[in-house]
Amino acid sequence: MRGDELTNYWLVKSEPDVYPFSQLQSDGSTHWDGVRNYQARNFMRDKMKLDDLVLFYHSNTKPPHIAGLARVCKEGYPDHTSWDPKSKYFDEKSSPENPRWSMIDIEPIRVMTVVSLSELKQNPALEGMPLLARGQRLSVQPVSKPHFDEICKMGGI
DNA sequence: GCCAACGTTGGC
DNA sequence: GCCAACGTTGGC
Repeated sequence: MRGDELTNYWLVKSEPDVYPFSQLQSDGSTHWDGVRNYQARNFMRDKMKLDDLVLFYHSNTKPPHIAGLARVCKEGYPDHTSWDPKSKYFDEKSSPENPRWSMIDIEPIRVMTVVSLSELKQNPALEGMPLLARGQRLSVQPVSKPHFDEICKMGGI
């Protein structure tokens, strides 16, 4: 991992029933497709850079938790599922000529010791982390370096 | 399964 | 431009 001052840190959410970290490990890398939220899209399209580090969060599971560490292996480009009528992510307002949605590719770095949401909430060093704010649902979000380092420590890496 | 929080849509 | 209605997210 690069981990220098140019690195940005992120968190992405995935439901383990849909796409768990173990699947990313067996796939080797994946398109982070299907994100249909403008704020999340803007992060992927404009901000996420090659080798940025990404915490992989499992949502909608008991307990919700951080499962692994990944990196950006391809920077933002159009999400082709948005103009595929057969895709569940189809958006009639998107087209190859005028793509509305973006995605990145990520690849796994390593699995982490599971860090549950309640453990995150109990750690004072993580105060102010967007993930822990009430009612937030952003599926791609930035993480500060201090928060990122703390979570790596909690996850045994 | 419930429901609070949030984002989007569309009538006006 | 407002805002009610609706659909989705996601913890609990």
